[in-house]
Formats: sequence, structure tokens, C-alpha cells
Amino acid sequence: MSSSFLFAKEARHLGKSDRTRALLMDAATRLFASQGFEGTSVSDIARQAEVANGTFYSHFPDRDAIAAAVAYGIAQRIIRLLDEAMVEVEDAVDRVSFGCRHFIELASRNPDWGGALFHAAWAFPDLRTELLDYPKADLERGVSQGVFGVTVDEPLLSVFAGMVMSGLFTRIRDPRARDIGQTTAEMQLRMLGVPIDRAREAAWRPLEPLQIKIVQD
Amino acid sequence: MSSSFLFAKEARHLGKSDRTRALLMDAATRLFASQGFEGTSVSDIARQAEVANGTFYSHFPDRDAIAAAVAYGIAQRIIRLLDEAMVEVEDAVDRVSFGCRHFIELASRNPDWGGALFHAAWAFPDLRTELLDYPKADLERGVSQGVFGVTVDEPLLSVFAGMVMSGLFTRIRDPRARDIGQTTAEMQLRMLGVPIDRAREAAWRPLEPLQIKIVQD
DNA sequence: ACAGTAATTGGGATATCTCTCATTTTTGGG
DNA sequence: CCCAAAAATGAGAGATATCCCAATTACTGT
Repeated sequence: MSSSFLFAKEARHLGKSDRTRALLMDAATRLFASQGFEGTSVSDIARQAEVANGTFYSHFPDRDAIAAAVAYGIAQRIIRLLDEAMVEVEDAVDRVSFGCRHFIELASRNPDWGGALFHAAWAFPDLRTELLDYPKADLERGVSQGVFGVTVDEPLLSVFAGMVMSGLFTRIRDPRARDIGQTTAEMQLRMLGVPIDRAREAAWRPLEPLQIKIVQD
Repeated sequence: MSSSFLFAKEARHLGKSDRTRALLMDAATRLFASQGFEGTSVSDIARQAEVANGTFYSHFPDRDAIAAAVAYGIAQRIIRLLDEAMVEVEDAVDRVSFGCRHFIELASRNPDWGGALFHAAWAFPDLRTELLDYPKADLERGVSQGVFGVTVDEPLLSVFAGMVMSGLFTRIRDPRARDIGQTTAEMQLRMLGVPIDRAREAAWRPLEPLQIKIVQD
């Protein structure tokens, strides 16, 4: 089930200050997703978080600071979730397929995160570099397993990551596009040199749903 | 050479009203590219266009209206340019390679357009549909020429167009990524089922530069 | 060149935003 | 349970935004 208070959930057992900070970040996440960074005011965030206007400023110096905190917080959590979900997957073809599909699925269960991530990727180039690092290991694994016929360099990573982000975009904007993750993964595998039939099989094999387990209940 | 007044150039020989309107659209384009739609105020646009604040409102009812006009104007012009540049290209493999690379190249010569287009693709889903239609014919041509081993449907088109948009993004944000168009085209061809060597050859073959000929001087 | 129309100007009423700070409320360790 | 420290509040100064409109300026066809 989707929750709009994921930061707050994580901060449940921390001090008051951290809890309010998390509330502000959740509010900012929702607003960034729907209105973009530039279109969201500090007043909006405070109102959405149901705290007084001045409270914002005892947690963040300005709007850019909370934007960065939100963006990096989301990226970090998504990467951790994916890492945990795939710890037992050895095959590079499966890792690419599962990673792509889980990433997009996560976003669709949580459009706020997805939308905020998407805006953030534009506003914070560093964030993109950070996200880019994640698939690198999987691609290199595939090359050394002899199943990916590419050289893993920066342009390739950029194209690869761009496909995932584009899938995320499509999934958020178009509710009918429920299968975009599969198509994206299939096309990624094909472009990496995986035989057509194997690419299709890996991309469309049913996926056990990813538990969103930010914190144990 | 990059010009920041492409709408104005086109409107040079039209009436005063159209010329001012074009001036406003050029100003809006520059601002949307750098600050996003939501981050650009009507006052910003009027200031940038060097017209009085009130002038804006005799041309557009509000900010959304000029945003839409700019986005659709850019999309239409880029598509027309590409169409004209490729009228003699018959081979589907070449059309995909040239289309992708020219599109990205156009944007890099004109970061304002590229940036505004990118923001617009987020804000106006209809625009995306419109842009999506463009490559459809080329993909279908490749299928009937027997060189693309895919079924051309909406998810495929979405992935395909997403790769181009992602390349555009990379090219705008990272000046070092001068070759991203080639890599993107090569990966597109590989995923479509074009043999590796042919994909590489078509994607990296030198391209005669596209003349930006909005209006004859 | 001129009249009539079209376009532009800029001041201003109103609204909203950012950021500060003196005051009040809440928190949590002893 | 108490109280010092921490956190939250909300009013308000100053900046900036939107949108309107009466007055002014610039086009254009004859």
C-alpha cells in the first residue's frame, strides 16, 4: 500500500525535531512531484506539512536545502530497497530485468517519490551520477559472464539509465502503461546483445512483488 | 550558430502584434529552459522580453497559455526541420540514426529549445503523444524492409522516444557528452534487431550538419 | 501625411512569498 | 512530576507577483 509519509514513518522513533523534519520532507516530496521544485514555495510546504511557517526555517535554511535532502533521501532509499531485494539474484540478465522493473514498480506505487525523483534528476546533476553508478556493476557482471556484448562506459550507462527514467516517466503519467517496465527491460537486454528469446523471457517472467519495508511495523 | 530569437526571426515580416508575441515567446523559451515552467513568472517574461508588464496580457491570458504556445511551437518547428532534412533518406536504419542524432544536435545548438522541450514534455502529455508519432513511420518502414525485428506498438514507441529525450537531456546537462547521439542511435538500432556491425556503422557515420533555416535571410 | 485603429505603457489594488524574532508550547531526563 | 532546554508559533516588514485599465504611443491603409 502506498503511503505519503515514508520519511515520517522512518522517523517515528526519533526525537521531535527529526519527526517534524521528516514531515516537512514528506510534504515537500508530494508538492515537488506535482508542481516541480521551482513551483513549490516554502509556504506551500509548511501548509502541506501542517506546521507554522517559521518552523520550516528551523529545519532548513531555504527551499533548495529541502529539495536536495528530499532528492538524495529518496535516491538512497530506493537504491537500498533494490539492493536488498536482489541480493540473491546472480544472473546478470535477471538483475537487469528485475532492477529495471522493480525500480519502475516502486515509483508507480509511490508516484510522489517517482515524480520528485524525476524533477530532481533535472535539478541535481550529481544525483544522476549517483543513480548511474547503480547499474554499472550489473552491466559489468553481464560482460564478464559473456552475455552482454558491449563495452561499459559512461555513454552506455547514460543511455541505460535514461531508459529506466523514461519508463518511470511513462508509468507515472499514463496509468494504462502498466507493462512499460517489461518492455523497457526487454529492449535494454536486446540492446545489450542478449538473444531475443532470452530477453523476452527474462523481461516478462512474473516478478514477486517487492515489499516496501522502510521500517518494521 | 545559435540564436535566442528564433520565433522573432520567423515573425520579422508579420504585423506588430505578431512580432511582440514572438518576442514574448522567445523570452519565455529562454526562461523556461533555465528555470522551468513553474519557476518563471509573467513579470520575468515581460522583463526578459523588454516589454511592459501589461503587454503580456494582451497576447496571452496567463502563463500556461504561453507555455503551451512555446512548447507546441518548438515541437512543430523541430519536426518540420527533421522532415525536410530527411526527405531523401530511404533506408530505415539511416532514418533512425539520422533522426535521433539530428534531433539531439538541434537541441544542443539551441539549449533553450531543448530545455524548454524537456520541461514541456513533463507538463504537457499531449505534446509527448505528438512527438511520439514522428518516429512511428520510420519504425514501421524498418519492419516492412525486414530489418527491424519488433512489433511497433505504443510501449515500444514510448521506450524509443524516451531514449531520444534522455539523450537530449544528457547532451544539455553535460557538455562533455558530445557523442551521446551516436551511442543512443547505436543502442536504438541494436534493440530493434539490427546486426551489431551495421548498427555501429550507421550510428557513427559522419553526418552532414543540419542547416537551421527557419526563414530565408 | 493623416486619421483611425491597434498595440503598448506603467501605475496600482490586491495577493502571496520569504525570512525574522519575541513569545508560547512541548519535550524528555532526573 | 518538574523545569530547563528545545521546538513551534504566528504576526509582520519588505519584496515581488498577478492582473486591470485609463492614458499614451505606434502602426497602416488611403
